[in-house]
Amino acid sequence: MTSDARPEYPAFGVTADLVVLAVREGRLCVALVRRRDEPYAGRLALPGGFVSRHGLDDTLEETALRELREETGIEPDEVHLEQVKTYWRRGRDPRQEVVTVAWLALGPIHGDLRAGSDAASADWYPVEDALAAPLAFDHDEILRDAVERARAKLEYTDIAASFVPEPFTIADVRRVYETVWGVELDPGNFQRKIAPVFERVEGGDGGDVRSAGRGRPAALYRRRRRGSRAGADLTPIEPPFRRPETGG
Amino acid sequence: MTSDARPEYPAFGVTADLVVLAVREGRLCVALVRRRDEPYAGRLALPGGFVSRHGLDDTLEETALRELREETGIEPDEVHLEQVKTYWRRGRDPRQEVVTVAWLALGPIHGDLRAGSDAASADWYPVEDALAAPLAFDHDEILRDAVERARAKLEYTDIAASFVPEPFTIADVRRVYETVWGVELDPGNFQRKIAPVFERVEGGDGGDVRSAGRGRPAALYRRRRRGSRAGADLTPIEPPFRRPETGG
DNA sequence: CGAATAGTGTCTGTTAGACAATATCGA
DNA sequence: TCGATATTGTCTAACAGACACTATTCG
Repeated sequence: MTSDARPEYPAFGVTADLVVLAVREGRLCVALVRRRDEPYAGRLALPGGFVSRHGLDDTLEETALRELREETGIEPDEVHLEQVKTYWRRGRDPRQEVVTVAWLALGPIHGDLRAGSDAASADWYPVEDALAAPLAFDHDEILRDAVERARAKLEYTDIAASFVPEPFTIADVRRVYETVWGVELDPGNFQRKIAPVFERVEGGDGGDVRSAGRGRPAALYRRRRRGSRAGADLTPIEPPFRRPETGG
Repeated sequence: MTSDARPEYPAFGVTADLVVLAVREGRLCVALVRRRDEPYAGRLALPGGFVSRHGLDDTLEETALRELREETGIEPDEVHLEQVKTYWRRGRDPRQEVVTVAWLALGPIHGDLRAGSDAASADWYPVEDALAAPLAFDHDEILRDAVERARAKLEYTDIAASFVPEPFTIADVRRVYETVWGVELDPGNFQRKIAPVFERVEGGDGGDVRSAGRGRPAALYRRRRRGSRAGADLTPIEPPFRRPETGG
């Protein structure tokens, strides 16, 4: 129950921090900024910021979208955004108690990043490297949780298509799975399993096939349109496409 | 990035609200309190409260556990607790901006509830009825999300066993599935699928079988012990036990 | 014994995965 | 033509679900 706010209840800052993932050059990469200010000045950190600066945000999701734009220069159209988890422990931020709502953002993102005002730079880093580096605050834990969420959701939603621009080929989607899961998948079996999740693109401007330069041109697909409600934009994979066991 | 806390960042209250579920008399029930104070005085609401009253809480999870004890009288031993989602929209609480971290709590809970200081009463309500009633704040949305989380997790974890005391029979677990999913399941197929997830109880005080009064006595099981880390206390069901399609 | 519940066996249709075979392109 | 990639076909083992059957208790 959300009861009375008396003085004995401490005031918190609330931030939205973003785990923005993209597949670049065959690697799963995360957008990180280099902190300009203390604490953790000079450290890599997830992009993010406080809710409602200047009273702009009416929901947590709006904060996340705004920070995505401001901190990385990414325009949030066509970006899949979902809340992952909320983090706080006493003293997590040495200046003030700050609760962080973490978000996972996936998109067909190609260009370089543009740093926001409170960051020295913003860039893509392979997730593997980012997890080995010391990140600011508890951002390594947040990154791990968000990547695991993304890996899990590949199993039962069409979220992999968020990584590639439409229209796409089944091989495009397969490369996303292989990159995010770190495995190799059989092209034939993958085709049979995943193609029905998507919608064939018929004719149109660029035709309905795309040649990769070599080999037989591939048919083009797009995601099925779902209800317009936020969060209802993923098509389920039924039955789920289970992750192969991996030794590591 | 969690950047500087300047005056333009508003102060939030942070609460942990609990969706405490139990199976009682063959129905899925949720613990609700009747609010004593405005806003929403007299309305049913989820139990919960502000983080860190008197500086007791060092983590969000501790707040959730403390509120579980204070607001419902439930002792948190043997209760499964997991974070679901965080809720805020401007004006959600008319007095002050309040961010609510919602938690799902499941346990083998039998007794009646004991209301905390800021509630007129605390009681169990069938989830179905609770969703039809007007709840305080956005607690109906939180309840829906948490129940869906619980239903989903029955598919791929042994979380159903959280609802029953150890040792339990496979039929006990089956009744949890049937109640939470609102379906009937084939006892034979269920046995084959679920029994290997658990550990047989050998001999001991009460023997290794339990008679239900009629019929052949059932073998007793307990959950497999997993790593001691929080959140690692669920055994996966592999491959998952998929929810049957339901017309509604 | 009969009713009730626990647990196993059996059959069938579906699916995943290995892998072969075919299709269609560029060079 | 060859090499590469896309797509379909085939086979097999595993699995889910329907349902029959056996096991064990109480009354």
